[in-house]
Amino acid sequence: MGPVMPPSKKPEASGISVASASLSHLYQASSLQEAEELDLAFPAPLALPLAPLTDGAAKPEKGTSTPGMEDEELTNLNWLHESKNLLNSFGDPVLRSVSPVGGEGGVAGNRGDGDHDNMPPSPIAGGDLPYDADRNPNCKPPYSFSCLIFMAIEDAPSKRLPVKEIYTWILEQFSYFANAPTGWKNSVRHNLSLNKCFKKVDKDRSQSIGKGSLWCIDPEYRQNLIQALKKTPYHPHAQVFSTPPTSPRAYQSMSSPPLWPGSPFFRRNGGVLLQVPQGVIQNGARMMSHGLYTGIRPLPINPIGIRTADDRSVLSGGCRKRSDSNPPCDSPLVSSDPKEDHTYSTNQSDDGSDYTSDSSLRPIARDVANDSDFDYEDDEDDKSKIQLEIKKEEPRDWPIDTLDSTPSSQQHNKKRHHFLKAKQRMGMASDTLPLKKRRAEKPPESDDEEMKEAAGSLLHLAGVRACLNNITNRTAKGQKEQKEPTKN
DNA sequence: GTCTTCATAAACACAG
DNA sequence: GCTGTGTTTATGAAGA
Repeated sequence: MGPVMPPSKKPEASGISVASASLSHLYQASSLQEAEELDLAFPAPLALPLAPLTDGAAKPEKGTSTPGMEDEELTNLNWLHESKNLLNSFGDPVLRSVSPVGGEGGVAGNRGDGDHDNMPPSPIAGGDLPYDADRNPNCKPPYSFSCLIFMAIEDAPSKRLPVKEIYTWILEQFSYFANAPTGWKNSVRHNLSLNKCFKKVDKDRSQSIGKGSLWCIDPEYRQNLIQALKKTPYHPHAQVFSTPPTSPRAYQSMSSPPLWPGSPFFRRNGGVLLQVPQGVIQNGARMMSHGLYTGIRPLPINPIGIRTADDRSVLSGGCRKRSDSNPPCDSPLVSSDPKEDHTYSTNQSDDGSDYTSDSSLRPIARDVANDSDFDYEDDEDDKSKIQLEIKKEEPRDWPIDTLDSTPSSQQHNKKRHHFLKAKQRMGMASDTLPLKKRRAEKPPESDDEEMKEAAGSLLHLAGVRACLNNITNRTAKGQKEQKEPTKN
């Protein structure tokens, strides 16, 4: 991928060096041998205490955990950077053939509004050229903004960065943005604001950074985001998404289409994804989530197909209820202002998309999602009730002037009406608050479940290196087959 | 054709 | 007042 610059090339100016330092560490730990060792060491991180923050960042409050540099995170980041390196070798015909980029953009989900006129053309457009930032520095990186932001924040030792440093990190890693119009910064801010995966650090408790706040990954979405990300770029073994092989070696025998973030397979994989959530990635499937991404939170694996769009919207929009008695999990001093709740992005965990379901971003559909600030994920009964109500009831008091006249909009309005009613009965908060202020909260999953998820993630990670090898093998094989069409 | 996901633009408010 | 940051809305493209 882009100028994934070697550590030695990284500027050491200002805050940038901090992030770069950890990045270089990751680069240095990418040998196959180390990967092998990681395989053996995977279980360990589960029991490791969190590392202390390093750069003077505010310490976590008692009872909260910090997104420190745990081994698991290192492993995850390792994966991230491997992915980036892998992007540089996008000449792989196999990989290219499945690029979601298709004929345009080079970025997963890089569908624009036609205003791309002001953006440097991506050599990937048309799918003729691989993404190779070295040769084509103006290549648009095949990562969504949610992914970029996530990587930037994860790359920071303190796991929190001001917007400005997020810009810097992105610029450092992807020279494409150096020549791109400043609109991308707007997109970054847009993602930060709308993606559930990202949270502002409470200003009072953070160091003074001048304008703006520090941004971090919402711990509640983080696991899912990571999970989604590690399945993201070019992961060659899509089926592992739902059920990681019990043995890392198992990956080697698997063959499935490579996975891009945003690739059809990726999206189908009910999964996990970033902005998935923007949720986990903007009201994120929940990449980011439990959304990039309600992102990316690993939801019980349900066949996506049986879940309706509205269900997904609800799932993505809803999510969490937080109270004093039920504090946010190990959130690092993130702003907990109940007013801060938006659903843009985080559905991923649910449907595999990362920008949260926010279709909710759309005027009507979004309302539907936002209206459901309760947690369907953890309450199938409630979900069923609501669904039944949707079928039973007819809209009664919905102001006509708020209804769109299109059939689809009427459908949405109907559902919105029912959701509102249901929510009132359930004592839900009003949807009159701004999106981000309505961010719902959800009780943390049980330790058992989290451990299971972690274990699954680690197993999955264990196969990453093997997968990379497999890609290479498949590429060679594919090239060979091209020359020698199968006899069958 | 509809829905979803995502990028992008723009407007606005607010803080430094 | 300027600039950067954060929020929100709108729109469009592409894929499912």
